[in-house]
Amino acid sequence: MNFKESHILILNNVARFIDLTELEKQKYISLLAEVKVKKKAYLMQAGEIAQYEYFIAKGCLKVYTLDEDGAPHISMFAIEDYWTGDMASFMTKEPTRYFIKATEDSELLGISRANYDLLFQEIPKFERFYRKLYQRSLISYIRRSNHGISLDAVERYIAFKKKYPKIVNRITQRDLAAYIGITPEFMSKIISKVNRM
Amino acid sequence: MNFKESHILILNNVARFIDLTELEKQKYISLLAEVKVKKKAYLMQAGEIAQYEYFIAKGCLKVYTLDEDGAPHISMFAIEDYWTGDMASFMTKEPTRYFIKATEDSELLGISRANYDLLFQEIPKFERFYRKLYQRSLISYIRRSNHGISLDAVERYIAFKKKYPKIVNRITQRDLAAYIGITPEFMSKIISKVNRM
DNA sequence: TAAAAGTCTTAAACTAGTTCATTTTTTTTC
DNA sequence: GAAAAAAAATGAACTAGTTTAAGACTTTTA
Repeated sequence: MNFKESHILILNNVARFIDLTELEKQKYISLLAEVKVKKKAYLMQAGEIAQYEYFIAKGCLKVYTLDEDGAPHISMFAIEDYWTGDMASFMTKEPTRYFIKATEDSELLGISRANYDLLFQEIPKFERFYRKLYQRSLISYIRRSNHGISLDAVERYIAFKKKYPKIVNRITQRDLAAYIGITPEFMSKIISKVNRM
Repeated sequence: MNFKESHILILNNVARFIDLTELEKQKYISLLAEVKVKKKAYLMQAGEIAQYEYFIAKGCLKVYTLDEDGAPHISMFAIEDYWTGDMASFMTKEPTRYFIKATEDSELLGISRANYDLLFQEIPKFERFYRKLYQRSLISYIRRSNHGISLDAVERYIAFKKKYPKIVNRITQRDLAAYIGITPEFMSKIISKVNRM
């Protein structure tokens, strides 16, 4: 059977952890929804209940919350081969506090809550896939939150550029500031300072 | 069969997500090691490779790293019914950067890396258990790191007291400062300020 | 139970990052 | 491709939290 581009990408992603038969592959693909979002459009907005978890086949999105003063705090930039969504809302069916907005035209594959539950019944191997996926996320999450600690803003900026060279050029300085945890004004100062070095 | 206190606790913890037969329970327990740590003793030190993941049956421990200046940053306080360890080191077999130190005499159950792998072979249900455990950790991790954002130190202190009333009284003000992310001196100021309110 | 070690408090001088206001540059839209 | 909107740069005044230092209090240890 011929899979389309985005399906090949997600199957490769899954193949990192589990092997699927041709039939299982087709079954899995049949449980996914194709979603397109134009630049500046929202995939999710605060107050909604997260209906899907997404795999990004193409594009770039930012995941963020707004604090009491209305200032954005970006928790991740999601690009090709990443998973995104709000797992808390997806699992508990409570309203999300996140916005997910495309910063480029993007193509995603989404799994609904119903199909997610079905997946484990139909292909129990996926328990293992998600066990490993969540374990990895947890590790990188813990690493990230621990790494940033005791670094000043300049060091965090340099670390980000080093760790995500592919992302730096695809996002605005403003959004990077909202991710690093400083004001856009201070980000501007940092950049001109670092470039002068 | 009669299980001892700590075994009952861990079986209850597991029962939140999966049902085990009597035989499976015994098999599971047989894969666990009993570990006792006296107050001030280390369960883990930076440089070592994490040999176990631990369940806490009794006591209190702090998990922390030291930054370049030798200042401690506490990432969690672990008490009864919590899991702890360094999952990154446990999985990758790279040396840990963490210290885990008992702040009270403590009793733990540990699973070794070999037995962890064996567990999934012997009782595949545990894929589901860990999938759900990691999912939950991920959710609370994400929530925590997102919640703290844009709160000042006083607000973070108040939030901690509210969220972990059982822990506050069991730890020093110094350790709380190392968790909240401020100096002990500033913590002292905050507390006298909050108490005056 | 005395000494040692660690914790807490207080205060003055300091600094990384914020806030606010204005101008310039870049990107988007029609 | 001109007008509007958003992003970036720059600078001065400000503030939350740090640093350093020293004395008082508490807990641990022998």
